[in-house]
Amino acid sequence: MIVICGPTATGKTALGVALAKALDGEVVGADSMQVYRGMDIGTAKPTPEEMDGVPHHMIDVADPEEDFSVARYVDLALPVVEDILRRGKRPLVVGGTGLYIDNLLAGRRFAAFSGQRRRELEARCQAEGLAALYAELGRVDPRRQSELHPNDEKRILRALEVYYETGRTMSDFHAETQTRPPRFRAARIGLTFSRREDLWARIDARVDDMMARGLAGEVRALLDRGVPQEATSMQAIGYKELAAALRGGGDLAAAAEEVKLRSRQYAKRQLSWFRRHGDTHWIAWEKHPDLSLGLHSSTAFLSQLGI
RNA sequence: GCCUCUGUAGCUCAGUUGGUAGAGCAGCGGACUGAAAAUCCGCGUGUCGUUGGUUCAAUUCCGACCGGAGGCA
Repeated sequence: MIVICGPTATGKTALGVALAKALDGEVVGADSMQVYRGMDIGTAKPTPEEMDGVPHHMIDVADPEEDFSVARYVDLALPVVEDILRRGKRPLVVGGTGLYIDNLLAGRRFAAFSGQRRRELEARCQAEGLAALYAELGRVDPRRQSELHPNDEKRILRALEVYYETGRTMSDFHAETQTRPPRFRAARIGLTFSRREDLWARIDARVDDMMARGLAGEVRALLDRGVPQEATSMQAIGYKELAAALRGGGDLAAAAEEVKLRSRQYAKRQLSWFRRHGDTHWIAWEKHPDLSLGLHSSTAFLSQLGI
């Protein structure tokens, strides 16, 4: 398998298509927002022209009012990858959501749960305060508690949820999955820019382009069909800012500037995630302008990566 | 031309009754096992406009100059 990762706006889509053609492969998206139908412009979802005949999977697999998650991603993507391999093709995992990529490669499955418990814990957090639940986690799963900061509400609630839902601690599950070898082996390619300012310029230009292509209209359509503000899909950068502006009669140009800012911060977090994988072959954008255009992928390039 | 206010971090500003300074935002770094485009944690990055003077010591007090804002002519 091949993984193409990297921060937003670095040309992962184009490289994915180019490599898929060179290697008789199929693209498996690893993007937490491109899974939603009707969210095309703001997620920079590949168009049919950009796909250029290469099959793409894990895109448009959920509605924006649904809750999607890593668990569902792996459930759906695992059989897809296995099927591609069975047909003798090469899977290329392309996307910017590190959590999805890592869990797919690990082949990690998640126990089913109701969601009811989570709502109870959230209510208790409101009533009793986070500190009380943090202390409770210390009694139930001290190892996990020691890994979490007292302010990390999401993960504290999640750890408690796992325990009450399954009767086993999260540390237990972690210990188990850590000893298991990864489900797939993959060559990792990371796209980036040498200079941060170049990445920013690229992001800014892309946001301007999204606005010009009607992102506001796309967001309006989601609001009109009643996608709730709290939906996971509406947490997407570009959507939450424009939705707020549209609802409040705010300034769209100012909202677009906010989108640029949030995208830069997001790119930084992505880099922080991907950098920890020491085996990633990083490609600086400015050194491979041909790849950015998706024109070709030379055999020299591939052999350089040991593919 | 004169008068007043003003100049401190990338931005908006606070502050030091004289002992070389700190907030928010931005930025940088890290974490991440069912929201992950989410969430959480850590880190001030500075000729205190310039230049003289007073002083053991000036970003702080005084003068001049430069930039900005307003007012009077």
